[in-house]
Amino acid sequence: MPKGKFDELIHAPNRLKICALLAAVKESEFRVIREELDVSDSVLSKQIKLLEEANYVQSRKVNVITGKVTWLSLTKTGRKAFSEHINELQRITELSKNPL
Amino acid sequence: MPKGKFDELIHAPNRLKICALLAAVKESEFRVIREELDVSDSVLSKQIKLLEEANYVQSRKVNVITGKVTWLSLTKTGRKAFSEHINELQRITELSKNPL
DNA sequence: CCCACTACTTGACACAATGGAAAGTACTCA
DNA sequence: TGAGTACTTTCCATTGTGTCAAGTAGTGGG
Repeated sequence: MPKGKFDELIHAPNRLKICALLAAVKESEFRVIREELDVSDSVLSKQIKLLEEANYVQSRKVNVITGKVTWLSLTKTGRKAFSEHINELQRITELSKNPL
Repeated sequence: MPKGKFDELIHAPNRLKICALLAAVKESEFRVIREELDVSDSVLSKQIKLLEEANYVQSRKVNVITGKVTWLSLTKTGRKAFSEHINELQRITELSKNPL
């Protein structure tokens, strides 16, 4: 049975989606995540900031023709926390697949 | 691929746990759920009320020697909503199991 | 060089959600 | 009648989340 810890920071809908998207890839653009979640710049920016402060996400700015864009990725810590959180969700919900 | 809808009412940590516990059984006592979640009476009572107002949970009072106790269960609607929510969680998070 | 534009970031503010503490309700038993 | 059980509701403080507007930093055009 994999270890799992319910992580409230990750659990909030938007942050869960951010982490899930980032967990699937090495890194992704701010703009792409924002479009996937369909939220405003400021909402995404603030949620990312919280994840960065927890050292779950890291960002790097890349110069492009139009200015610069932000690439986001999960840190090793973030990947582990996300993994443990979904293990915990699994554990909580799998009860319902084996009803008495 | 099972249908799934992200349900914010169910997603909140305590309500997700309540639904998961109830999904595993036909019905359960208020007191048992409260001990499982380790929350106060008032917190559980309020969360149950929200789930009842959404017609996800139903309750019945049963007379016992010491007074009466409340038995809780998921309604058909609640079971369906919970099932769809965990399908959606599955869908969101399974991406991370098939990295590019 | 200044202005517009892109791509976020931050601050001010409003409002909904959550929780603890304590009072209230309903019922039973001694 | 008074105590105890089992919630329920109210009051209040805190936290979370979102909108909107303004701020910042770098780039390209006139």
